[in-house]
Amino acid sequence: MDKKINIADSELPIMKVLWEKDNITSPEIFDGMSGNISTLKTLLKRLVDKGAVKATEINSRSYRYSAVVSEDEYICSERKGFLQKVFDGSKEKMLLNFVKEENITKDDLEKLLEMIEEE
Amino acid sequence: MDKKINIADSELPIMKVLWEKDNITSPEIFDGMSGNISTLKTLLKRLVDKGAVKATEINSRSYRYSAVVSEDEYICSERKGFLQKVFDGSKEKMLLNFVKEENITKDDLEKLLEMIEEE
DNA sequence: GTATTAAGACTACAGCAGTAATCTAACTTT
DNA sequence: AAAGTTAGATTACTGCTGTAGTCTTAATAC
Repeated sequence: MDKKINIADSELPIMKVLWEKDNITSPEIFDGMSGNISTLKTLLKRLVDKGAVKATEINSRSYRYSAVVSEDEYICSERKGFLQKVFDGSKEKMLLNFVKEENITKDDLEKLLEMIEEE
Repeated sequence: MDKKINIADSELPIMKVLWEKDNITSPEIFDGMSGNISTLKTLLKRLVDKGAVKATEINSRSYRYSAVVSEDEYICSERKGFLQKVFDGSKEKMLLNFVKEENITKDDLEKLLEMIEEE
């Protein structure tokens, strides 16, 4: 039953890097990222420990890392959680709120309609 | 600068009750709620302590409680956080994902368009 | 071959969240 | 008045999160 893997907020930036580019070393992950290097190492280790990231040994001293949890899985899980928590699971409530509060225009929605048509 | 009040997930059910009906006593809040009563008391107290709920003394032994943080404020804050965290702040990404994954139909969107028109 | 670098492991620690038991004192019931 | 009830306060404890320092050891540089 694929026990739920939770990705903490602070771990997310690392996942985002791995969703962009897979099978890379830790220096490659951290390169360009902000934050304390030791902290980043801890977060990467935690992701590996909880199974969100796979570490493949290169040599006795280093690994290549890959995302196990995909971006889609993550987004799906977050979306469902958010929908349930904030809007009691009502898609309609949610959509209405977004459209109202995030200033989504008629045009935006029409563009969206077109995109739907195309499938 | 109105320091951010964070409402934890477990505290949310209590807020939801208070958003429905304000200025009520704790037994009125807890009545109908599930969960251990002692836990609920703790959560209510934490909400008061952090200023999300106001307690007005009735007598030396009890209070009436009211939401200080409104549902709109809460939803707004959660929505912004979610949008930023999961979709890097892109409304378009988010909308597209919702429409695709939550099976939102052409009809739903058209209904939404109508609602927007009416304002 | 010795010194340096650095990837990963280990340790640490405070704060928050979830959960809940116990204590205290005031109000209510008999 | 004594006993029971109970709102709220206090205490507790675990796990997760955010953050980061230190240790170990293999690879590398000189």
